[in-house]
Amino acid sequence: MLNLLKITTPAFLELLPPEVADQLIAASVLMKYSNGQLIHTRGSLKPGLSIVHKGGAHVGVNGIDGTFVMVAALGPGECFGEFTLFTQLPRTHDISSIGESQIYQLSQHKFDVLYQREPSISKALLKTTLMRTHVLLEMLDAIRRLPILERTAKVLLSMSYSLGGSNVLRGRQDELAFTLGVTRISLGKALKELSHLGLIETGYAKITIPDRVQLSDWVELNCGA
Amino acid sequence: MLNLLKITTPAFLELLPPEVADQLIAASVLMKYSNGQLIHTRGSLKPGLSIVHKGGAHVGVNGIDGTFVMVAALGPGECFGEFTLFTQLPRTHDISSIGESQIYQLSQHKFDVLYQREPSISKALLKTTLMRTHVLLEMLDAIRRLPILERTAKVLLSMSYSLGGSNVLRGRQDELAFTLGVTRISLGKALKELSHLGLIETGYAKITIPDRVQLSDWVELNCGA
DNA sequence: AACAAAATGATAAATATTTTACATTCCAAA
DNA sequence: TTTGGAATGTAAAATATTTATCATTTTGTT
Repeated sequence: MLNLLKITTPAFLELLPPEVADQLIAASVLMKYSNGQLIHTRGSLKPGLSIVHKGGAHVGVNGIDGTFVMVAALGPGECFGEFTLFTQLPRTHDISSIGESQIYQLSQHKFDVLYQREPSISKALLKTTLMRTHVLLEMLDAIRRLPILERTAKVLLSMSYSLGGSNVLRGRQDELAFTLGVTRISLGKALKELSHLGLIETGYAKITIPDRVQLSDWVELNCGA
Repeated sequence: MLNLLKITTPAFLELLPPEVADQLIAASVLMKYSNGQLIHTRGSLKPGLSIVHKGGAHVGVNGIDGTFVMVAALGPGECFGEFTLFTQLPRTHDISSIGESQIYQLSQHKFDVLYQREPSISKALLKTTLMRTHVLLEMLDAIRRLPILERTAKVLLSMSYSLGGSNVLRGRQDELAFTLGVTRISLGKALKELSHLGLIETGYAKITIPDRVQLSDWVELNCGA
């Protein structure tokens, strides 16, 4: 999936010792949602932590005009709503279900009790949050400093790291274009140039990275620092 | 200061109960740095938390070509280095002193001991980190979705919130331009238009917001969601 | 195998932004 | 109070990007 916050950030649940993860799950309610169903609404004041069990969750903002701007897509093990637990502020995003999803919902109170008892929870939360901050800073830096071609290469490289063994990124070009802050047309040109350079191969809703080392070298050489 | 991460984010130290803050300070070493002196280097593997006591700290990346790209400027009470405490990864930024600064340096070990004992530390850290993430997401969204004029207004409004009583933002236009991801020229045009609209007044290295409510209304109307 | 929907490719005109260059204004130090 | 550096203002040419269309390719479904 061509998705910003998924790059290199490990899932919250995986960072917890298994017995602590079990406790969190035991304290929460497993809710089921149909495709596209709204899970949380921007502005809502009810705090609580949510953890994806099955399926996924779209994080974004529904514009007044009916448009939906995606910020991230979260998969199994990933969490959202942490912001409401620590800031007493209203929710900043709309969250809706991707496919038939199952989400663990944990109330502020039950979370607090476990949080107090198990320091591994705060550690895991801090780790995911700090990784997210890091990815966001990198992205912001890329958008501000790098021309589209370099920006594209750098983000593709980052995304490739979260791929494990495979070297195929799946997702539409317009998704990636939005992540990079450009139009599909401009992204298309950049992708074409990168494939002329032999760094990637484009396909139907996928991008293949034949040689990650080669791409990495190019990024290092052309994107500075 | 026209600085991204300072917007609306409360300082770490201020979020701690005074007695916990005192313990953190007691466990750390107060180091002094001269103007521009390097405090930490990108790539360094030595973990530790730093808290600004006096002066400030530039966070950024020194390019191969000698350029320095600023990410944030931190002031008293604000912290950096958290990333190294939880990820076991090398430092991602160069940090140098603003003016004659004094920085509390806390080793990973001493931090861990206190962290285990005082849950308020993780709470404060999570709160600052989550607020930073939120600000970064807002900024990213603004850069991707909003034209320069709207983007400028929105960021000025955000910055105005961290101002307390005053309504004057101090800082150079080229700093703000970088934060917004545009050139000084483009920013100048946007500022001119905003002042024609009566929403701001520009001065020498400062921007005044005569009526924050008016600016807020305009942003709400023109920046969606 | 045919077809429709989805995704990409490609083009030119319109627009936005940067680059370059220089003028002007402001501030602080001598 | 002068003066030089720092910051802003302005304008035009060069470039980059978007918008608007339409053609082509791919995929999955009849």
